[in-house]
Amino acid sequence: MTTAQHTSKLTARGAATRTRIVTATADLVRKHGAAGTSLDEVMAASRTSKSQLYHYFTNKEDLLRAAAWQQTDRIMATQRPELDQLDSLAGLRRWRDKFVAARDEAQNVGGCPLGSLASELADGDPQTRDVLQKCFTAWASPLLMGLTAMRDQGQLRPDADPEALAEAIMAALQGGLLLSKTYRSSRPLARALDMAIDHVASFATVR
Amino acid sequence: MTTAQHTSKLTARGAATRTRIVTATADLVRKHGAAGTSLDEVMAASRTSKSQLYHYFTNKEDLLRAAAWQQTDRIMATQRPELDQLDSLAGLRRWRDKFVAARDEAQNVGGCPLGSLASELADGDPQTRDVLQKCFTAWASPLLMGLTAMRDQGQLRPDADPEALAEAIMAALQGGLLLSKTYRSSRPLARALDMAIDHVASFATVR
DNA sequence: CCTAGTCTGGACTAGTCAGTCCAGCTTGCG
DNA sequence: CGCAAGCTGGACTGACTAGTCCAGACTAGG
Repeated sequence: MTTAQHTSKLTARGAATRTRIVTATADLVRKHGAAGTSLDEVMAASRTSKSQLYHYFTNKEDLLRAAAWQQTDRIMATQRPELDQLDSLAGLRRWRDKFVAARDEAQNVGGCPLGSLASELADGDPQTRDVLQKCFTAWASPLLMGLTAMRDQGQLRPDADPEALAEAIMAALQGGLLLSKTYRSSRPLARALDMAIDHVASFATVR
Repeated sequence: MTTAQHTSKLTARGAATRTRIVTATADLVRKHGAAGTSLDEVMAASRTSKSQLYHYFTNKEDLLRAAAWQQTDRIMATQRPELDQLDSLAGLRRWRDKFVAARDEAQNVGGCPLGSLASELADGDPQTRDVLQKCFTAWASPLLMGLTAMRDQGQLRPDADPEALAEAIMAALQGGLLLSKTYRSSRPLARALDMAIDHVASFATVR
């Protein structure tokens, strides 16, 4: 969650400033992308100066990595409590419904903040790619937990692979969000998630 | 395919230059993204000058739209002949296999050129979003044709919705590509496409 | 209260960016 | 052959970029 070189030695004031910077960055990146966000804008939005940015982060990439972490935290916070009840088909459907409703509320503007970031940065430096991997894995972990529980409880057949299912759901989610953003409609997302949940259901023991 | 203001009045030499510019742009954008591609780089790669860029395109966005079209053409050309034989589960699987193999050959570097472009530009001006929509629709159309044929031939149940299926497959594809790029592995793409094809298979009349 | 380390403001650099402009070249066509 | 229109080279502008640097303010701990 922290940026290597700042795990220690942080005053209360310093910590607050750092958070302010990261939050402002995450906001701006969500709206205009990583390349579309300048440090000057971050400074203005967080009421800080250049020296502060470079005091807490080694460079822009470093700041973007921190923003990716925060974005992941935010996403997961937004999806509580549904994210903790993914251990049944009904739970998965509730999660889906909330997600689709949220997209419609946002009028399908802007895709997945994490997905956009990944699309833009995953081909860049390995350190950033590593963070993005961990973010996706963290986000998918409640999904993985739920599916594993379903299998262990006998709701899913023993040959169901929770990891594969979770990864496929995540792919459907990301792709659905991208198309929804492009078509300015939640329909592609809804269809993708329905497909994914049907896929899970195809491993159900009771029909 | 052309850019509104240049549908006519194009010498052979002019047309060649224009193509050179678009091709260079598409190449660069595939590698470094839209924001990561400067007009100076386009000039160098296409051996042209600023005045030429602005002679054939009104601005960078306009050029990017043309590049999106070309990218779509390229994708579809690359996937022939598999793209014309998506009218059976076996055909879908052949398409899937070719796709996954191609990603592995590229060592899972770079995602879908069209997907990246959409992720970057879909929130921008409506004209560009419109082009991106048309590109996705064009790419999905062989899929839609194949699925429709399957239903009409009785391979799929009458309640199968080819449009919904095609859109869900496309979402799985895009999401799979994004995760594959992030994890530098074709596994997420393979799992996503397998799920999508299983989903089609769940509407099959014979099992 | 003192001082070392943390934190901050902001000027500055050197480079890059999209877009403009004009003068001169080439080519299709009458 | 001539001329109008298409085409090209490249200098130029003004805005914006990430990153550097230093002087000074704050603050925790002794």
